[in-house]
Amino acid sequence: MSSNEPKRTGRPADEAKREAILAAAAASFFEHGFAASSIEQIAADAGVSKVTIYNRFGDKRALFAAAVEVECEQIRGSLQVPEVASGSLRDRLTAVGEAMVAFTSRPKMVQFERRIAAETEHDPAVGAAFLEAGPHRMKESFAALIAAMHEAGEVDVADPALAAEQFAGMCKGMGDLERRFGAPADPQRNRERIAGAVEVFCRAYARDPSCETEAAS
Amino acid sequence: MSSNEPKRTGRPADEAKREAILAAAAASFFEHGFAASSIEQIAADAGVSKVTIYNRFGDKRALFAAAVEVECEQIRGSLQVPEVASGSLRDRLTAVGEAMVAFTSRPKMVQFERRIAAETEHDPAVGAAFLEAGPHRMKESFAALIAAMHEAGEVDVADPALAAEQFAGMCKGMGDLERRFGAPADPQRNRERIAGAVEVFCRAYARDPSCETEAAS
DNA sequence: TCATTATTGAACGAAGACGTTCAATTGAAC
DNA sequence: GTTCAATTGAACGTCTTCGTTCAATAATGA
Repeated sequence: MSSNEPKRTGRPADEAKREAILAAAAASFFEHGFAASSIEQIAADAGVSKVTIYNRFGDKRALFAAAVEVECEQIRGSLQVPEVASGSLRDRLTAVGEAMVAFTSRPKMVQFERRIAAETEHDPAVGAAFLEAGPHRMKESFAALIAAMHEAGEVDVADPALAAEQFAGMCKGMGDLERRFGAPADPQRNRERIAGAVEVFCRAYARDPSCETEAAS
Repeated sequence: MSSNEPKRTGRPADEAKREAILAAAAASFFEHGFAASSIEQIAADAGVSKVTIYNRFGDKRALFAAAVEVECEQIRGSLQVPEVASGSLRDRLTAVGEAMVAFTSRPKMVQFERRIAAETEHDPAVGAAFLEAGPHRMKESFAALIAAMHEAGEVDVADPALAAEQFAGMCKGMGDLERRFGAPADPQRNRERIAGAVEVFCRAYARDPSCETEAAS
């Protein structure tokens, strides 16, 4: 195994430069798009020679793929359904809804999704990687949480995955779409959407009509 | 008013060419994106000289804007919440849900939305125009329909616009997002999503618990 | 010191794109 | 037939981009 013992001779590769390149590439690709980004500009922004980029990444598309991979890795790291074990069913659902909306509506995420969607046309693997890193993981986490609520007898849900989609869909409402197309966010409306989603979800699925069951600590 | 009487001398502009240009432009812009499309290629596809394009549209961005406008016009024309006046509440909601999902999930629409979202970053007016032509109109139509159901005493909805978003959000679920990122459509799951949305909506809002009220013809 | 690898700056070639110019041609209206 | 605008084909200028090449230099291990 030479993998854990590189033992390479000569000048070592500067890892800081690699990160600077990826940061500059992400900034340019996700702000201007793939075609409208130039390697030379990225090199300048990263304070690095163009040749270094070609030596390390080989290709413009490969650099793009690497930048996407870094971003997906960050998403995998920062994504999590809040572990609210206390409070009423309403409180816990509200916390989850707020976390989801906050997570997906950050400008960085909106921008990233726009570009990934656009590139998916040309390279479906990019879209698939993002789906797996983000939405699918989030959905599975939330579905598991709903399944646990079902096991605990708080709700009566036959299809947790579907219920997760329903709740998430109601929380996002059209806010998601509006942000994607540049309309300003409306925090007040977002709160109403989350409250409405909790209300509808409880009416449809809660075993206790008052929806005030406390979680088993 | 010389507007209704052009009375222009000389060779008249060939309207068929204008349409051919816009069709070729739309095909290229929405498939390859703005930056990756070339005027020369569009001219070739349209069977038209490059100079003709510049004479009639002036600019690459202006050509893009014109293509977007044509597409928005088509959307305005073809968008409508089905006027199902008969059948049970369940039947009518199901019809609306199916129509919405069918409308928004056509590959053409998915492709168009991807590009508009990407260009919104550079030109917010493009996104605003699309929002107004499509989603906002659809939401208003559907909200009006729900308000009418409320007036008729079939449902008890305090905020028809919010309820419209909730129903639409549940119908789309994650199918919307999955298509945007290239995952294949799953008709079976789509049907389940619509049926689930109807079920939850009825439990949360219907006055008649059986949800079988017939529409007033 | 020497070998080896990373990095740089500059330059190059080929390609493509935007937008313009111009003479020549086409087509409708009078 | 004449007139006038639309259209064309080709060429041009300028710019940008990708990706490569090459000699020079920096940083490490031996």
